[in-house]
Amino acid sequence: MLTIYNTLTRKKEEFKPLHPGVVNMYVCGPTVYNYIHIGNARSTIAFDTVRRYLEFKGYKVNYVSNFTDVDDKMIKAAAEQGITVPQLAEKYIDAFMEDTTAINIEPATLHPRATENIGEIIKFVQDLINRGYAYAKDGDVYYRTRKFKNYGQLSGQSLDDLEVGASEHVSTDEVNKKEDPLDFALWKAAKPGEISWDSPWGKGRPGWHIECSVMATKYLGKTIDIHAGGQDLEFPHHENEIAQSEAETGQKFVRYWMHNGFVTIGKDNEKMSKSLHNFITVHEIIKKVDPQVLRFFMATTQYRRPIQYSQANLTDAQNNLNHIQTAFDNLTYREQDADEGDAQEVTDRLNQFHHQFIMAMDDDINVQNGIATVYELVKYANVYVQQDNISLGAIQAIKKELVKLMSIFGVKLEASDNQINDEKIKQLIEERNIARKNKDFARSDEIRDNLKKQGIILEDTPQGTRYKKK
RNA sequence: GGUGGUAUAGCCAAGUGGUAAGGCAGAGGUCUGCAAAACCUUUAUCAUCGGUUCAAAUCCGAUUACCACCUCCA
Repeated sequence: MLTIYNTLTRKKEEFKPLHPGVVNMYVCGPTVYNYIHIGNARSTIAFDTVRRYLEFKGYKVNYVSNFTDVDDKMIKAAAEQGITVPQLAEKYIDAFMEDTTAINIEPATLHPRATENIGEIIKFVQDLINRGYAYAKDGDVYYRTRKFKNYGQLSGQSLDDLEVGASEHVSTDEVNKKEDPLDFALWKAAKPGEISWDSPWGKGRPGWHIECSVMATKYLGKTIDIHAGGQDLEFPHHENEIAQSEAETGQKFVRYWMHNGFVTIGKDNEKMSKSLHNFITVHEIIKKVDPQVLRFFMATTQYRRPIQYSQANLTDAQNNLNHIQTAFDNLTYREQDADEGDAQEVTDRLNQFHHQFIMAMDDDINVQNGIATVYELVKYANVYVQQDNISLGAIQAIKKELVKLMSIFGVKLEASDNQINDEKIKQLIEERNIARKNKDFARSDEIRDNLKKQGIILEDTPQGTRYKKK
């Protein structure tokens, strides 16, 4: 039984989608004014993992993730770069797709953009005005927060407590327009020269929160199963989405709210964020770090926990991944001399690992226990593979299971490319084997050292000398 | 000020009442001509104080430290 921690109730709950067998899931995507940083990647990886696990469990997942392609930051960045807002969006959406492909994120079922849904947004806002939940003022439209009686349910705050904090931050310009400091913008009037769309309230553009309400309900329905994003979106973004959506539809908006923990950096473990200027972009880091390692590193920490980004932790991940890959290669290497023997004992054991893995992951996607199961499987495989007589069916079954489990963490496990086509090198390996038979170890070690300098590592096994590329 | 989270070995980390999974790093060993890979062995008074209980890392209370949200942020 899969349980998911629901931010709304602050409890783990049994996960049951509204429609059996189908999960409708919306994940808040980035504002595309820059390359995504590792914190953005974490969110993407966390919920890609959730999605993969749901699919592993047999659900069909409709996975919608938006691009915010118009807002204040977009306008500012476009102006700075001397390009239009749509050009800026195009540039960083392309970069997003490139970077997320590198870390093996499954493409969303749908990647809608705010600017593709302006008509629906205007209609949605107009509906809210008609119902008394919103009001227009000088070309802006604001949501009347106090009208929505459950406001604060997600963040666990009362309106009055929120107001104390809000009053310190809201600009006086806005306060003057709003009936209440906690009211938020649904539609913003355009300043001269800014990108804008015609609306009943004049030229303008959508506020930030409204696009997600509109797109989630448009593409997934009035009530969706999972809505996810970073913890920093809990308030006000998701709180406002609930207010907008439920005021509009009169129905429960989201059944399970999921929020991922932050990536922290530095000795103080500070949140990595654009506003703190302590971020590392995925674009940069994957030039230095194997994207699979980055993926594995982030996918093996449970989504709600913070991740400390450090070289030491990345190195750990690298070592662990190498260990798994080596086990896979060890299995592959023995395929050539395996026989048709009985695989029943092995497949029984694999079933146990499989079950253990599911038990772990069913507990709110507990990837740490999930990966611990993989390590047990790896050890089992390494022991098995050192036996004299082994079954080809068993080896293939183990490999299949390893590939399957690792795919949930977004790691593509495949045979290392260790083909050596250089005849000279093949001759050297042969020469070394003859030298070893003649106990000419000086010569054999010399050959091994020289090949190592060329990136070819030789290992002697009971089945003969094997080689691999560094 | 309000709200939420976290504190377990050098590091990462599991564990929601019955005397501490797993991984990395380190040390020792098996195998090997030597290596490599693999395997085996080995490393903890669970932030502090008090309470409940036959029994607590686990429940309750207090304290401390750190992080985050309340303004754009995944």
